[in-house]
Amino acid sequence: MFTLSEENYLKAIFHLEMMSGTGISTNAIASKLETKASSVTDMVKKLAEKQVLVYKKYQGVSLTKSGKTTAARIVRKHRLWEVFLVEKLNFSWDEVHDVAEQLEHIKSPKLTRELDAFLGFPKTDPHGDPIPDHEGRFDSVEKRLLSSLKENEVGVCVGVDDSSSNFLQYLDKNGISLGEKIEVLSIESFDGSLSIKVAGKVLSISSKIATNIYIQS
Amino acid sequence: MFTLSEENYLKAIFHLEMMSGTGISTNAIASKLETKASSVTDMVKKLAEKQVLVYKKYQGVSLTKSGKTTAARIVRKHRLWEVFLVEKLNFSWDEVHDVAEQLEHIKSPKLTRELDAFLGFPKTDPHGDPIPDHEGRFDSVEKRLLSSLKENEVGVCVGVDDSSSNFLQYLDKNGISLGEKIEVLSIESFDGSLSIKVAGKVLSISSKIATNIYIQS
DNA sequence: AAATATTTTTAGTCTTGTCTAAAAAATTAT
DNA sequence: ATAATTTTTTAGACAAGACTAAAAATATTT
Repeated sequence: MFTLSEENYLKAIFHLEMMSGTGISTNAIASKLETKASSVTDMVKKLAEKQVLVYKKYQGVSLTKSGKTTAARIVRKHRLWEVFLVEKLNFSWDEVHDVAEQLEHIKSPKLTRELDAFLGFPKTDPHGDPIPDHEGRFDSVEKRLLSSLKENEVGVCVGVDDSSSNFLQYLDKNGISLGEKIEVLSIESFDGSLSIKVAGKVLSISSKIATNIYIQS
Repeated sequence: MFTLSEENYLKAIFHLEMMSGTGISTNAIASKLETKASSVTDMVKKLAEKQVLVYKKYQGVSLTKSGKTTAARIVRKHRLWEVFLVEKLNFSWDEVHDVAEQLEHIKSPKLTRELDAFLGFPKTDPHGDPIPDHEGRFDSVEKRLLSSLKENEVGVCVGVDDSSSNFLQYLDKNGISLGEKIEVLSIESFDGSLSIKVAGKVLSISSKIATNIYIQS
């Protein structure tokens, strides 16, 4: 069994490994968790003893099989709760994160199992991210950044990179949501900003926005 | 804002005050929380500084208005989650307690509000206990013990005193559930055991059982 | 390859919440 | 009313998790 703190470390390392492969540095973990590198060193030693990760001094850490499963199960719970909040309790996709962050630590296999069934075994959360199964497996949705489209290409919004409230509210305001068709009308070569058509309306978005939206063709 | 531990102390004291009035002893709290009296003294000092209770050395403690509201809100969440687990996730009434014990600490006013609405604003939990409103008010269901009935009197099961898994499973096995009509056929003066009729079947129960079932006439 | 800069670890401290053992107060019994 | 008992509090210690400051290792420059 893991403490709240241990679970948060596992989840952070899991996410970092998803993005940048194996061998995660102390500093990367510290900045993700908004803590200090020295605290990370302490915790990482503890987790190494529990066999959920491998740690060699000055070499960063890597999750073991068991560590990956444990972390994926936390992510699974987080995303299931997000679906619940949006579909059943009228939360919008920018409001779910903080609450799911708490709910993901509830320990009850039956609860997770039944919640999954109650929601109809969803495959993705409200931001388009895949929900791992009990064994920690999940389809890595093949997705590209909106910014990788060329002029006149079309895609469907399948996810976002940044889940901050600000960003999601911006998307809502402009009619961009999961499943929405996005057409690139033109690309401004000067600053990389795009003119896109979404939900029938034409819209100009910065390149920064475009690198935070995932689409599928 | 209160820590997990502080919330558990508040809830314990709240429950003790419900049963035995004001001025709760250190020892009573310690035994309810399965901790030591010295730990209670420490925590109680902390909570007194936070103005949620009044503490005078050697005199026991009493919740303030604000302490009562805080505690009732935790109880509110606990009982709403119990309803959710039983009504939506196929938990039986003997399985809900441990999970609700975790869920009651989730901090999100919107979550509590929406959950309440989602469940149709229930007034009692699966054990028949009243669900406080946001302000901490609740109808104290006037209930009597089954053991207070005389021969040939009839009542409806509205709650239980003991919520342990063992006891609830015993009730399930014998067809006793909330809303069930119970008729006292005879009382054995020797040991106080009762012969009752419930769900069409005749059943003999000990006096201990009868003092753990609440009925309304 | 030495010097500098960065990253990581160690050592020691702090807070929260708990515990044990001993002291102090309150209660009960004689 | 004094003695014995029980309850409660104090004092000091400990574990978890975090922090600061300094030391050690690694990386980067020149």
